[in-house]
Amino acid sequence: MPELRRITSADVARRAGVSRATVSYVLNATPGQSISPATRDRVLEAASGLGYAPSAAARTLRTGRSDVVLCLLPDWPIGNEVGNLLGNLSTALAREGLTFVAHPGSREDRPIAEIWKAITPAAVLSFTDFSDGETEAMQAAGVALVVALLGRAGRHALELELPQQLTGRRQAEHLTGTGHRSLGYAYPDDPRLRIFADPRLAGVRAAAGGEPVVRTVPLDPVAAAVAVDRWCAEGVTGICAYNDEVALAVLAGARRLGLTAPRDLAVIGVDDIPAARLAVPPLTTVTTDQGALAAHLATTVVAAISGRSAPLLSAADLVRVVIRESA
Amino acid sequence: MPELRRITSADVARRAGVSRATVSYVLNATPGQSISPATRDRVLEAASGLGYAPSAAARTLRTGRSDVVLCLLPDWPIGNEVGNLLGNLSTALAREGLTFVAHPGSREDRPIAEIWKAITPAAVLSFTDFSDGETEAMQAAGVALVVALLGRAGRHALELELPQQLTGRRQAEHLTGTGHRSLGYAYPDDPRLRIFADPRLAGVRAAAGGEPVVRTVPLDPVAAAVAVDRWCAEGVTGICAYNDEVALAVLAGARRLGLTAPRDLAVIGVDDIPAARLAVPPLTTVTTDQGALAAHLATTVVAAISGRSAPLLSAADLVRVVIRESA
DNA sequence: CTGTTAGCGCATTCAG
DNA sequence: CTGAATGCGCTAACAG
Repeated sequence: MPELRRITSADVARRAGVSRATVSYVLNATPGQSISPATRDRVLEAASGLGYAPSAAARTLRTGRSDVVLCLLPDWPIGNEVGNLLGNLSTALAREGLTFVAHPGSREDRPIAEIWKAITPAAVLSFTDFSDGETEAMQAAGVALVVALLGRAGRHALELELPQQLTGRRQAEHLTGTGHRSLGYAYPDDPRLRIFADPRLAGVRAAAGGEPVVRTVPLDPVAAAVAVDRWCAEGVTGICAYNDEVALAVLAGARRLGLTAPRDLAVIGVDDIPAARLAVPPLTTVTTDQGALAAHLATTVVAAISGRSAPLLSAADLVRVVIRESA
Repeated sequence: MPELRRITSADVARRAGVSRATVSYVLNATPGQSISPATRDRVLEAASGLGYAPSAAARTLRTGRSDVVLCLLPDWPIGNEVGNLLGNLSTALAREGLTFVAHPGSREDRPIAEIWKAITPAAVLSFTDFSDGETEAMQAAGVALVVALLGRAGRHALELELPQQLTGRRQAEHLTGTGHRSLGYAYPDDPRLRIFADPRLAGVRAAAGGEPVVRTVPLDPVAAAVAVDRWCAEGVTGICAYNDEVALAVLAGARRLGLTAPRDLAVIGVDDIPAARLAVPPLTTVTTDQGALAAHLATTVVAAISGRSAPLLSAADLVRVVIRESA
């Protein structure tokens, strides 16, 4: 078992027969420094030969900024879509030399400050809002950018708000486009989902002819059946569900009542989870191009870190309806 | 806009009228140092008054170790269950003063070294295996613990291998317990899921009377129907599915053939996703106690970081069958 | 041009 | 309870 010691830039310098400064200049390709190709190669070779890995801690300490982008996850269960978004975001940021990490778990477990203090990120993304104090503290500590994706609007551009609204619009448009005049909205049971549900519902409101009949639908066939029963009694013929799971619940509820979609009740979900196409009947739903969304988010982060202004999101093509049989 | 400067321990020391060393001793409650309560209070008060947050980078640089636990996520879509596990893990580690972060995205985007170099974690968890070189490099860089959760066995204790096998066992046991003699295994379409699927299948093999008939089942009703058709022709009456989604596909395939579960074909899934109870018929499935599993993983990490030996996982109660109607 | 010296950033910790 | 050294990389100022 070899004695494992950390390899530092001093080791590389020694091996290459140069100073540590030179090593730094070569490895960072510092502009405005002219180093002879021969020296350069020697340094490069020494570095890779030794397997040199600069200490992120030292670099962060010195520059006051790491290349890590931290995403604070909400404490509700993250589904496929969010997972997908995170993966795409990670890929997109990697292309910019940034390391993406996500912190799951509620803010109650660990005060949010503990987390960014431990990471010293270049940017922090959050689905929910920060308090003013939190934002200030982070910026004081050198965090370049703080972005809230959803929540009450403030000085932040709520980057995810628009796509969510658009999602609702598309649902309502599809239903009204297929002749449904009286819509219902199947709201999720879990209060933590409000920050997603509210903008979606707002989108439905904006696109629907009249005010949709909102009803909370638990992920349970029996409970869902009573919601469906009432909707039908009120003459509602089309349901926009918060997501595919809620849509599946609506479908299950309808089935219990002997109703079939889309004839007795049209249902449209959100997300296009795998179970959607396997449902009875296959679920019509709305999907978001997570890759494009992630690319935009990445651009926003990079722009802000380097002081440039971020481009606007062109949301139009981001969201589209997947037509199957339920609506 | 106030000029925001980072508050350092020197600021606290100045305000409290003591040296930086004293500040450090007080704030870290360093054992073997006797500091008078009066001084202690002055330091504490100064620190909170100024909103002092120790620089993680400096601390990491000095101690050579951060309090961050990094989890490398696989590049396949992470579902609810993994998300759940991560959340629980985060909570469990937070109780130990450790910060949990996850890095999504494939290793191709960013060489794995880039990632831990940017974080300097105390421990690294991964679902897949590391190469020997990677492990060595990490340990050389001061990473205390490297754990692979699944993959080819080596010097690591593959912590997740056992629960996965147990999952398969429970599926097979339930089916044989309800009179099924000839079992099929519905293998996932996505090759990236092998590391999960193989231990589960091994569990089924171990618990089933004979060798199950393995068939790949895509998440598509038509394709699933042909698989089901062949199973039935071979006299298979019970299907263990890789997970609930695959089980849903089997159910959809059976429905296309005019077969109904569980009479013509019993199906059991894994995960108990929300869609499972909403399926037609409601899906019998196997769940893992993610909280308990996360607690064990957290204990393992903490033990290893502090040099103690980790307890063995008592997996018996971890996995249980949720009986509904499909099997 | 090419490369070096020196000091900084911040918390920890040993010897006083 | 304090002074001073330490961990590692960056970079302005400077010498050959």
